[in-house]
Amino acid sequence: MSLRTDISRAIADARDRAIRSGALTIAPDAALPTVGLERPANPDHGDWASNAAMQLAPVARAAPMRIAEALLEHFEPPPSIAAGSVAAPGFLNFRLAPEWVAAQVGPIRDAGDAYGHHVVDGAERFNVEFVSANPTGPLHVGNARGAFVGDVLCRVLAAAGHEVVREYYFNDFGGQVKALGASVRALRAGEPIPEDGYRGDYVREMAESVPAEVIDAAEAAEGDEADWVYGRWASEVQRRGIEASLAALGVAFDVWKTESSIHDEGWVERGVSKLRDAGYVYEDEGATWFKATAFGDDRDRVIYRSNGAPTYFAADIGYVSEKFSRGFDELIYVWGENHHGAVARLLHAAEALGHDPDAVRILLYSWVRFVREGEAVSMSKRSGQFVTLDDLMAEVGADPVRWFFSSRAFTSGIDFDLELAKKQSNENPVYYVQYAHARACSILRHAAEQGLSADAQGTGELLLHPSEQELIRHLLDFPDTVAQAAERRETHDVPRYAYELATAFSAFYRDAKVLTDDAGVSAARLALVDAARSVLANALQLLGISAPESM
RNA sequence: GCGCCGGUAGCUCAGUGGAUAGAGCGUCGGCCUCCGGAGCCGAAGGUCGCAGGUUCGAAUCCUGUCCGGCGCGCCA
Repeated sequence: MSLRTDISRAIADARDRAIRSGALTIAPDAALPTVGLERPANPDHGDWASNAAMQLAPVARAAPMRIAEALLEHFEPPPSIAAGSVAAPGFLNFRLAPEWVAAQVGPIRDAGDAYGHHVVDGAERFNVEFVSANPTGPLHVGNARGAFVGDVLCRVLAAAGHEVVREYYFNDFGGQVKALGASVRALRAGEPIPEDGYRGDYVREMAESVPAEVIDAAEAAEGDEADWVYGRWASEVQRRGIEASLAALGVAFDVWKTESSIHDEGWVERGVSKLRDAGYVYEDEGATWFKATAFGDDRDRVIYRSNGAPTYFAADIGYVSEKFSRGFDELIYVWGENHHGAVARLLHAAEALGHDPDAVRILLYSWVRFVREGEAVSMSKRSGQFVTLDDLMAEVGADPVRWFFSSRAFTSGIDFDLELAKKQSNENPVYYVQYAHARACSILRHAAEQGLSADAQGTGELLLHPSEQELIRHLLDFPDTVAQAAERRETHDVPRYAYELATAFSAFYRDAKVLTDDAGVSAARLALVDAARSVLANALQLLGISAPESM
C-alpha cells in the first residue's frame, strides 16, 4: 500500500460519502472521473494535491470550489495526513503529518533492498526482446541505447513485481551471414571485398585467425557454400564477442534465440498455415503474401519469395507465435526507430494469428548522434567506421553512459558528445548521486568507530526538522516512482528521482549534524542516514549503476 | 507524396489537461577551525517552432503549417 493509493482512496471515499449525504449530486449515468493526485512543485500547495473537485465539476454540475469544500468536509484523513485545505480554482491540498512522516524511517530501513519492490497489484509476465544486433560485427555505440534502455526497463519491471524474461534474437539466417563469410574469404584470397561485404578491422582479424578445420571445410565446399562456411564460423565468433560485451556491461539475457531455430522448429510453417486457415495468405507471382491490407496496412507483405526463400517477416510471424506459446502477458520489442516501418506488419500478423495486438508493445528509441569534437561519428558496420561499445565503455565508463541513456525519454533524439562526456565526468549528476551514497556510508563508518548505532525507535518525535522531513518525504516517494516507471514502460523518472533524493540528503547533511552528544538524536539520525543510503542504493541498482561506499 | 518521432533557457534534456514552465551543464556572485567541498547558498537566462481551434484552464488534446531525424523492398 503506497501513500498515493492511501490518499486517493480516502478522497474517493469522501466523494462517495458526499454523494450519499446529498452534498453532491451526480448525474445518474455519469462515469466518475478517476482521482488525480500529484506532488505539487510548490511547497505552499502542500505535500499532495488533487484536482478531483475540478474533474467532478462537469458531472456534478457545481462550482469546483464548492465541490472541493464538500469533499474536504466528508474527508476522513488517514494517519499520514495532518491537514487538508481548499485552494482556488478548486484544488484539494494535503499536508502530511510530521510525526507520521518521521515514524516511517524504521519501516523503510527495515525493508532494505525490498523497499520500493513489488509495488504493483497485478503481476504480469513480460518478454522483453532488446539489442538483437546482427552477429556480423562487434556491438557499436549505436547499439548502446537499446542495450541500456532495455536493461533498465527490465530492472524496473522486475522491481515493480513483474516476471521478466530478457531475450536476444540473433538473425543468423539471412544473406548478411553469407556476406560476412564472403568478406572473410575474399580477404584470405587477397581479393577485393564484395560490394555488400564488411570492411572493419575485425573482419581482417578474423580472416587471419580462421581455424584449420574451417579452412578445410571451406575449400571442400562448392560455389557459394564456402561463403556460408566462413559466414557461419565468423558469425559465431561475433556472437561470442557480443555476449561477452553485454556481460561486461552488466546487461544480462535469459534467452538467446536464433532465427534459424524458429525455422527449424517449424514455428514459421505453423504460423503461416494458421494465417492461411484464417484466410490471410495468398499466392501471387510465385510468392506467398500476407494480406496486411485487411488490417489497414498500405500494402500486402511477402512471406515466401518467388524463389521459395522466407523473408525476415516470415521469421517474425513464427517468432511472435513462439513467444506467445510461452505464456507471456505482454511482449515488448525494443527497436531503433529506423525499424518503425516493420511495426504495423508485426502487429497485424499478431492480430491475424489471433493474439491481442495490445499485448505486443514495440518501443522505438530514437537515434543517438554521437559527436566527437563537434563532428558526428559515422557508425556504419559495412564501412568499418564506428566506435565499438567496448571502446565507449573504456573511454567514458559504464556508469555515466548508463545514466545518460536512462535519464532521457527513449523517444527523444539525443546528442552524445564523447569528449564532453569524459571532460565533464566530475560534474556529471551520476557522480553526485554516488557521492551522496558514499557520504552516507562514511557517516555510518564514523558512527561505528565511535560506538554509536542507529535506532529508529522514537524517530517520530526526533526527526521533525524541515530538512529531515523533506528527506523522509523523498524516501516515501520511491515506491511510486518505481510503479510509475513500470506503468509507463519508461525509465527516466528513476534518475531524476535519484538526483532529487541525493539533493535532499545533502540538505539534511548540511542542516543536521548526525554524530552529536545527544545519543537519542544521533541514533535517530543514523537510522535516517541508513534508510537514505539504502534507498539511494536501491535506485542506483535499478539503473545498473554502482553504489560505491567510498569514492 | 505517404507514415512515425521530435522542435521547451546559451548547450543537453524533463514536464503526456492544472497553481509562478523545471533540472543538469555553462555564466555571474557568495560560503571551507565542524560527520567527505565530487559539496552548499544566491543570481541572470524562456513570445514552450508558427497560426488557428477545443474548455473553467493548453508546453500538453485537435487541425493546418514550417523546420529536423527516420522509414515507406521478393534487404535484414
